Amino acid sequence: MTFDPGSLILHEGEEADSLYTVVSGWAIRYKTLADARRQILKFVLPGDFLGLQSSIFAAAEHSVEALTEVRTCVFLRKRFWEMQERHPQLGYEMVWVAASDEQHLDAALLSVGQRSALERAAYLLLDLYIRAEERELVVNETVLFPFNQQHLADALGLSLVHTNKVIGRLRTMKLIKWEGRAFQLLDRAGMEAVAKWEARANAVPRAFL
Amino acid sequence: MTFDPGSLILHEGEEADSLYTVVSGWAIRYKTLADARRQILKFVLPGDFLGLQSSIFAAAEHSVEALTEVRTCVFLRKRFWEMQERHPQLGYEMVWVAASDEQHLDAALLSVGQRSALERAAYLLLDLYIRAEERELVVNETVLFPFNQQHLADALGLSLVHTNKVIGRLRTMKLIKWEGRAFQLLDRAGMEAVAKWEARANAVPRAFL
DNA sequence: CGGCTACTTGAACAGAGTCAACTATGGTGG
DNA sequence: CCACCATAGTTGACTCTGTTCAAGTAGCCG
Repeated sequence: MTFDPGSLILHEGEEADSLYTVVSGWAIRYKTLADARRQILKFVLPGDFLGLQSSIFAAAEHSVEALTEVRTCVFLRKRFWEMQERHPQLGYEMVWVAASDEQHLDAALLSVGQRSALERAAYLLLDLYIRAEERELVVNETVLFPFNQQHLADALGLSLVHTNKVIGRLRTMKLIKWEGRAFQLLDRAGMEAVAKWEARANAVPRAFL
Repeated sequence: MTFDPGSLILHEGEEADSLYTVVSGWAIRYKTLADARRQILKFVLPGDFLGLQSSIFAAAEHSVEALTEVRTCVFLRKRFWEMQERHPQLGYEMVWVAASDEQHLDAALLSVGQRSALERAAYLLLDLYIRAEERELVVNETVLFPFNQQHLADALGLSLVHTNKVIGRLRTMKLIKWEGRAFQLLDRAGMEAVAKWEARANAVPRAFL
């Protein structure tokens, strides 16, 4: 199943009876408050799994919006649990997905709660770069980021203006280059230092990509 | 297995080959940065499950510390996956646990990223009160909170001083009463309004308590 | 009676938010 | 072909929320 840029794959509060694995494209998973403040919970990349929550609670409590064209592989909820019974191995895979998702969220919460604006921005950009790299989306040391600074701001919990200034600082520090949609990591060690990066143990297994 | 107050149930970076369900007592799940900044990810209550991540990745990337005496039910990692194969139903339970954990984290990230200090504090206290209520820890409309303001501050991503002032405001607004360890919710509707609370769909099934 | 730890409060400061203006770019229609 | 508009990014000035520093209070335990 394919989604156009800007379309919703999951909608906060609505029932969904499908699960998805993303085959290609970028999306954002986010929650909003009544007054429209938005928190982006995760940038979704190929290999990521969507809808575990709605597989169990019927209604999702977050939305997912496609940033680019997103190709997915769809499982119907009912069929999914049938499969589960036939292949107990699948249960393990599901828990794997859920656990690594949770680790990513843990890290994000640590970031937003404890890191300064500069650290936080560096951390997120580094994380995005590395995840893109794992999925072979980096060409000529360059990734095409399909989002704008407003998206970044909503993921960082910062205002648009401040996000812009912080990115400016990372640029003048010669850590990154970012023109139009093309992003380059100029100094990985420098970024890790600014981001207070801590080594990450668990890459996505090839099977998921 | 029982843990004393202050002892570690899981330790960041160390291997763990057990999973736990909490039977009684309070704990905190947290992550730290190298310079000792700490983010509390969750206040752990009876019925909560610990160690899903370490069940898969061997080393946990967060720590869990007992706040009170904590009684747990322990599963060995190997035995756990054997059980899983015999009872495919268990896979579903595990995914349930993981998904509701993730929902809680999503909400926390939204809070820390988007809510103001006052909103955030109200939200967290309300959440703790409700979760305590579900576990029948509320007696005479009062819960005994086994943590101090520093813990709250580390969960909110605020400084201790500011946390104190914000709690002071909730008190003068007559929304809460909090003396010593005894916490009382005086005006639930008022708290929900301040917290920008949004109805929560999914309580913990009795089976887990 | 000290000496803890937890909590409070005030004052000064800084990091991040808000407001506002300006630039660059690309698309559209006359 | 160009005037017009919308969107995205940039920058400066001012404000305010939340931090830091500092001092003081209250209760508890040996």
